[in-house]
Parts: sequence; structure tokens; C-alpha cells
Amino acid sequence: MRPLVHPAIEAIRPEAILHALSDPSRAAIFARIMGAGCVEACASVSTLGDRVIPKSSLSSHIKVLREAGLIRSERHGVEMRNHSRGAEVEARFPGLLGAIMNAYASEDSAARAAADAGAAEGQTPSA
Amino acid sequence: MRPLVHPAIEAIRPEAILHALSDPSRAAIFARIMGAGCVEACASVSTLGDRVIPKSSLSSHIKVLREAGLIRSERHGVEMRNHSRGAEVEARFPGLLGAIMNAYASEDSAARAAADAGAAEGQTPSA
DNA sequence: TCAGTAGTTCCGAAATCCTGAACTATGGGA
DNA sequence: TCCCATAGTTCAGGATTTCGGAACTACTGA
Repeated sequence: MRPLVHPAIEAIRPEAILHALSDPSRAAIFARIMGAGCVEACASVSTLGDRVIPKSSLSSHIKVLREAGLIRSERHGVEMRNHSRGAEVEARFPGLLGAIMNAYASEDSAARAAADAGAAEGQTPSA
Repeated sequence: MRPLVHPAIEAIRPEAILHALSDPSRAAIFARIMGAGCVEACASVSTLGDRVIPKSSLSSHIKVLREAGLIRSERHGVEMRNHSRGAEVEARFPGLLGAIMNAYASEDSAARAAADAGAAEGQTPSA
């Protein structure tokens, strides 16, 4: 158990943020942490939609988010509390997180609409 | 020489854009293509700062940008013209590209300032 | 002390990335 | 027309990264 590493706000690099959020699973995890009053244990994000994320994968996703500077993790007894650092990142890179999370949100709603339309016609949506 | 693939605007996925721009080399290439009146041959971006990018790497970077929907490439005789699709992407994901390119720009100027300060003190900037 | 829970680390397999070498495609002389 | 130069692509390999199961550590409560 090596100590948790959190980059200082001025050491956060845009490429790390983009890389961290370029994985839809990680983006979804981050969205939950941002949305859930800024605190969320790892266990509570272990399923995404209908997909189960293995513990070891989840642990490394959380680590990537932490080392990118997107979240701050603290051990509280046996569990881990993950806080969003969204406000700090927003101050350093204005508009970045909002635009990224918006892009995913609009993508999701478009995909859902397409799936619904396909289901209504009794078809799978065309790839 | 298989034909060039360009995704339709509605098929562009945020994760592809983030992945494409999460590499600083690709982000720099894209910045040049955006900046250079929207047209730039591959050969003209073959060096980035003081680093030379091998032809094969450049070709695959351009391919990643193209398949993410960030640029449009056309063969003109022996060379390739790369146009930015920034306006289209902006319409689909408002604010995304601007925020990303801003983040890199502010990072670059911060790094340059730090390097200058270090040079003024006769030190290398601390990692 | 023991059992249970939460998360991390390790390690092998799979996927991805980088790049030199060989290749294709085009244009311009001679 | 043939040959060469230029611009870029494809292929193959090795290096790096990612994924996930198994074993592990850390903490709590009984």
C-alpha cells in the first residue's frame, strides 16, 4: 500500500486529463463522482450500466483519474472516499471539464434515442 | 492505398476526439492544421519544435486525427491537403475543441515561463 | 483473535503504439 | 515513354500499455 499520489494543481497536464477521460468507463466513473455530492466510495461505482467492472480494473481506473488530478482520494477506515477536483481543474483549464462531460452526455442521449428508435421498429440500430 | 475514411459528423465520438488529442504531438499537429488557414500538407508538420517526427509516425498520427473526425484529408497530386473540421466538431460538441486547445496553450506558456525562469537562475526547472 | 469487507498489487495475456524498411502513387524532365 | 524524385502508406518487429484473475494488505466488528 504505497501512499496516495495527488499532483499539485499547477502540475496537472492537459494530456493526462484527456487520456484519463478518453476511456468511456473512466469518464462515466468521473461523472458519478462529480455528480454524487463530490464523494463516492469505489464500491459504489463498480457497475456501469449493465457492465460489471472487475475490482482490479476499477482500482487502476481510479488511480488514473487520481494521478491525472481529476479526483482526490482519502482512506476512511476500510473504504476510500473519492472527491472531485473539478473546481480546481476548472480554475486552471476553464471550460475543459464542462465541454468534455457535455460531449459525452450529448453522445449518450443521441445513442439512447437511436436505440429507442431501433427498438420501436423492432430492429437493432445499424452500426 | 486504401481510400481515405472520414466519419460522418453524427458518427464522431467524444472518446475518439479525446484519445486523438491526448497525445501532445497530435494536438500540436492539429493546432497547426487549424491555424494554417485550414490547409496544410503532411510534410509541413514533420517537425514539432526541435523534434523530428518519422514519416510513418506522422502518417499514423494524421490517420488518427482523420478517423476521429478532426480533419479532412484530400489527395492533391502527389501531396495531401489536410483541412480542419473544427467548425463541424464545434457545432456538434460546443466548446470542446476550444477548451482543449486553450488548455494546451496555457500549459505551453506556463512551461515556457518556468523554463525561462530556470534559465535565468542558471538551473534546470525542477521536475 | 478471527472473519468479513474494501481496495491494491502482481503477473501473464492481449491490445496498442512507434518506427525503419519496403512499397505505391504521382509529377516532371529527358 | 522511361526514369527519377517526392509524398505518403503499409508492413513487421519490438516496446509499451491495458485488462483482469489471484493473492495480498489494511481495517472493522464481534
